[in-house]
This record gives sequence, C-alpha cells and structure tokens, in this order.
Amino acid sequence: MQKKRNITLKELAKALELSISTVSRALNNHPDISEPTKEKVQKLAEKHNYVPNLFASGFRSHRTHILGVIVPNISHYFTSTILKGILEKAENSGYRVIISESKNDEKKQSEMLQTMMQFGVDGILMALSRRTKSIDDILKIVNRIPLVMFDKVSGKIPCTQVVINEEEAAYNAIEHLINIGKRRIAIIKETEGSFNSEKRFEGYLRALREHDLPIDEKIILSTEDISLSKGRMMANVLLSLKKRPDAIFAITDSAAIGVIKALNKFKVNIPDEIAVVGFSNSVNSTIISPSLSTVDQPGHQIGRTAVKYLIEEIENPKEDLVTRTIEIKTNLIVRDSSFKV
Amino acid sequence: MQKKRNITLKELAKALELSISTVSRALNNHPDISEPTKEKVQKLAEKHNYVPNLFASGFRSHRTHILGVIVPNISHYFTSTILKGILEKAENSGYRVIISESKNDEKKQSEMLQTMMQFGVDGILMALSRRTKSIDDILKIVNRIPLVMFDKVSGKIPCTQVVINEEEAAYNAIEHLINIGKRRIAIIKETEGSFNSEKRFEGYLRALREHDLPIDEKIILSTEDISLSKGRMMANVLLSLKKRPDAIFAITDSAAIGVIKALNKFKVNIPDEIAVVGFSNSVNSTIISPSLSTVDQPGHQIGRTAVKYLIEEIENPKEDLVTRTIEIKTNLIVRDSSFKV
DNA sequence: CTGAAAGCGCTTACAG
DNA sequence: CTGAAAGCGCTTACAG
Repeated sequence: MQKKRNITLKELAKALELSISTVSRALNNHPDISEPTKEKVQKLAEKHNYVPNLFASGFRSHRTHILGVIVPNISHYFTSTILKGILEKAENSGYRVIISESKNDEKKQSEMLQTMMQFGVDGILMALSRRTKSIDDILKIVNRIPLVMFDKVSGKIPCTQVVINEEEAAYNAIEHLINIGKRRIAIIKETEGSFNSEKRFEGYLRALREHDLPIDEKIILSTEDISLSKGRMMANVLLSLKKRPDAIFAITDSAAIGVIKALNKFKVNIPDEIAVVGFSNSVNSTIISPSLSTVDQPGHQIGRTAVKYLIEEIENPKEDLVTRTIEIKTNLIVRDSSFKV
Repeated sequence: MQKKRNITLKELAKALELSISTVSRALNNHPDISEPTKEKVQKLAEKHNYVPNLFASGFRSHRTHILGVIVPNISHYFTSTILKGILEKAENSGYRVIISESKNDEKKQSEMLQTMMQFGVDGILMALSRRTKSIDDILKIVNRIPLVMFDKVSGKIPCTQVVINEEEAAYNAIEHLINIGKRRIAIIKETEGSFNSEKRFEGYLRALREHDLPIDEKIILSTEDISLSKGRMMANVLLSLKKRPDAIFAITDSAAIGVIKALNKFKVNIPDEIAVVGFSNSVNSTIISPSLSTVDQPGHQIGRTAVKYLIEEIENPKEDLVTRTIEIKTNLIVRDSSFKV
C-alpha cells in the first residue's frame, strides 16, 4: 500500500508561494510574521493535516524530547505504578518515554543504556537491576547525559536518586509491632545485601535496639530471591524453632503472603499468636486473608518526582555531578495481620 | 556541566584523514572498503566510544525503528504481561518501543496517536480504550502507517487484530461448570458491550444452549465498570434471589474475587454450594482462598505475536488494508473454586 | 578502494 | 515582514 507521506514544510511553501523559512516561522507563531500570512499558512497546514517531523527538528536542535527508562521488571506491580507516574509527568512536560526491561541482567542493562544513548534520549531514568556488580557503564553515561535513579539505587553513582525512606519505614513497621505487644520479631530479608534490603534491615535493628529488645540471629533469616514460596519456607523454619517468634516482618509483600499461607496451613492464629507485616502494599495484600499490614510505597509519586528532577537537569545543565538523595515518605497501613493483639 | 558530546563521523574522519563516506562505510562493514582501513576505523571508533546517531540515520532513511504502543492502563497485570512480550520481541528485532497510556480516555487516545505520528514511529500497536465511540482518528492512522490492534479491538478498523479466543474460552469455562454438575450458572458481565464482554457472553449463551440449559435473565448481571467491589455487590444480589445460582462466571478475575469474598462472608461453601470461575489468571487468583479457577490469557504471547505481525507489515508494505484476526488460544485453569463438586 | 556531493526536514543567524 | 543559505549527522548514488 502506498502509505500517504506526511506533508512537509517545503510542499506547503510551494503551494503558498512562500519560502520555507516563512512557513516554518508562521507555524511556530514567530512574532516577525504578519497576521494574514500566519493565518493563510496555518489554515493550509491544518487542511493538509501537517504534523512537524519531530525527528528532523529534534535532530537539528540536538534535543529529542525522549526519556529512556530502564527497569528490572515491568510487570512487577510496584514498578508499574512508578511507570504510570513517569508517563504522566513526562507527557505533561512534553516528553515521550522509551521503556526497557533489564530483566535483572547486568549485561542487558548495559546494552539498554547503550541503545538509549544511540537513540539520543535527552535523559535516563533507571532502577538498578539486582546484583549489579559493575557500575562502570553507568558511570560513563552519567558523564554524558542526565541520569536519575529510583527505587533500586547505588550510592556509588553520582546522580540524583529518588527513593523511599526505607530505613524509617522498616523502623515504623517494627515499632508498630512492638506497640501491639510483640517482643520477639523475626525478619525475612535478602541474602545479597541490596540497597533496599540493607536499609530495611537497619531500620529493624534500630527499632529493636531503641526499645531494648534483644537481637537474635536465629530469627533473622535471609533468602536469595525473595518470593512467595521462599516466604512460605522461611515461615516453616520459624515455626520449627523452639522459641517461636510472635511477629514476622518480611521485607516484601510476596514473602509476607507466603508467610501467611504457611501460618494459615498450620492454623496459627494471626495476629494473636504471630503477627505479620509486609512491604509494598501490593494489590495482593488486600486479597489474602487475613489482610496484610504493609508499608505503602507511593510508586506514582516516585515516578513523577524522578521525572521532575530529570527534566530539571536536562533543561538546566549543572557543572558538577553530585549524589543527591530525595526521600519519599511512606505510610504503614495496618490491616488484620497485625491489628490490635 | 559540559556533557561530552558523542563523537561524530566527521571527527573520526578528520582524525583518520579519511573521508566521511569511507568512515561510514567502514563502520557499516561495506564490502568496498579494504580490510586494513576497516580495522583502523573500527579501532578508533571503539576507542572513542562512537555510537551512531540513530536520529540522524533514521531521519535520513525515513525509518525510526521505533514502535508506538498505546494501552488503556499500564499497571493492569494482564497488560503488563503483554507489554513484556512486546518489549522482548521488539528489542530482539531491533526496534525500540514508546509506550503511552490512554487511561480509557478517548481524547487522550487520539492525542497519543497524533504524537506517535509526529515522532515518526514505524508502526503502532494498540488496545482500544474502553468506550471508544469514534474511530475516525484511528482510520486516518491506518492509512498512513501500519497498525496492529490487540486485546481490545474493533471489527470496524481494517487492520491486523490479535485477540484471544474469547468466545471459545468462555464456552469452555461454562462447559467445565456443567461437567462438574452445575445447572444454574450466573454470569457477571459489562453493561456497555465491549468486544471482549460480548464475545464472552456469546460463549456463555452457546454453552447453555448446546447443553439444553435454560437461559434465565435473572442470573445474567451487568455492571458498568467491572471491579472487585462490583463483583461483591453482584454476588450479594445473586445470594438474595429465591432461586440462587449454583455457579457464577465473572468475566474478569477481579469481579470473581469480589464474588468469592462475598460468598466467604456469608459462609457459602465454594465450590459445593456455588462454584466460581474468573477470567485472566491474574496473580490474585492464587492468593484468594479458595484459589480461583480462571482462564489463562497468555499475555506474553499476545504481545510477541502482535509485534511479529506489525514488523512484517512495516517491512513488507501491502497494497490494501484488510481486517485480519489472529486468535491466541487460552487454557482454563481449574483450581479450588470449581474443583470436583 | 576512496571521495565529493546531495539530501533527509527542519531551524535560525544573517541580510535585506 | 520575508527569503537565501547553512547546518544538524548520516547514507548513498555517482564518479574516478
């Protein structure tokens, strides 16, 4: 099929017996152009459904108005709410967004960065893939175009980082458990110390310390990839202890849900015998029974904020690279799994 | 900060005392160029971290290698699995993907189409937003660049459409309920006849008819926006009937989960008293208790397939526009909510 | 095997 | 108020 090409400035100019420059200016509402000319041009442009070729103008002006986004997994619910925020803010600011999945694969992540550069994106937003060992490729990027990181970040990369108050959020969750009378609180975290897992663990430790509760290695469990089935397994481990915990804090909702499933199976009363708190406020937390207390992470706001800072850096380039951390506040949502013991 | 610009062909040419043409050819592995020259060029390019400016080359060749994707809601789980498939297949085929949300807003959808055109995407993938009244804007697009629709489609748009076997899937679900001994099967569908809702309803009707079961308007419920809370409400309505149904088929998982929640609340035994079947196989369907029987929609495959056809049309332009429907098979997943009565 | 030159569609400093 | 011309970075038909 002979796809109709978009009409160009040149063709409009010819039809109007004007120069390309004049047509271009008329369309951009340049003050130099007379009203009658503007009208004439704009009318014809409309009639022919003229759409400027952004590739040409972007190419000319060294600006593409495209932002690149790299996330580990697009179908992770929390990630998708961040993306929502990113899309919304970007579109409202006149930017378009190219999204890529790194699939938690470091090599893939580097490739993505590379192609994003090739496409001449104006800036990059990214969440680190799990187990990113080498940040060399990222450091190279940082020197070339603005980069803003979110969620999974690294303090070693000099750029703006938008994160939640991980440590404090965990602290509040543990304090809540203490307030409802719990004294022996287990934690399920990640083996490999990711930024997020470590911060949450720190919050856990601080809460226990500040409330003069003992820290017991036996109820500090770590797992490689934290998931529903791992949560279930860890719960079984905890149930088999001589001194069972009276609360379990899992650093992700899916693990917490696994915990609840295991407790339900063994008819352990939640929250009386063992309370459970998760992290994320994913949809599932209201589906499971009893409903899960969890930390609400405002993904939408994280996305919007990250875009805001990125565009700021694109439009006002700074002299030096600095690590700047923006913390987004979270809320603990108390549901049945930890409600008044 | 003085961001380092990418090095250009011109600069490479100058450094090597070669012409731009030669450098370009060497980099593209053109057979005309001698081995020593190629090596020399490629070595220097690598050293300077040369990345071709795809904007320039795309602009030159009228091809951007960017696909536009428009979906109603990115954080809908099923959608995100489709996007996963789209991203994967596109990237493997050398295309990048721009994603936009229409938010089920028709005006937004038209705007998105417009900007996608401006960005010179090579083709568009889209799922219709709910309640799209006018398809004029879409018909205009179809004449200009390849368009492939998926999931929420319209028979009125002449293009390739990738959908699941909606009617058959619903038929199979109902037949399964009949096979486990159910005779009075209710359905919860949408008021405004979306393509998907209508097809599923047709499957429901055909199954009842072919098994000589009566069709009773009282247990055919419709709701505006089908959601968990609406599912709950509809279940309450059904429970209040003199002649209760012995099974409920909800055309979405979220509604089905609402149904289960309501039944649990009234201590109705699932599936003995009332069996429940949903549609989508969302994560939630394994979290709810009892676990939900549901139709698995292979989102990943839908996404991959849609991209496959789109690229085919981009690379081999056809003379005429035809409506072509590709059906992806689904599987009924039987879980506790409808297991052996 | 290599180079000079045109051109993709647009913007903008310069000239009048 | 309008136009001619350069140039963004690349590819490619043409020439040698």
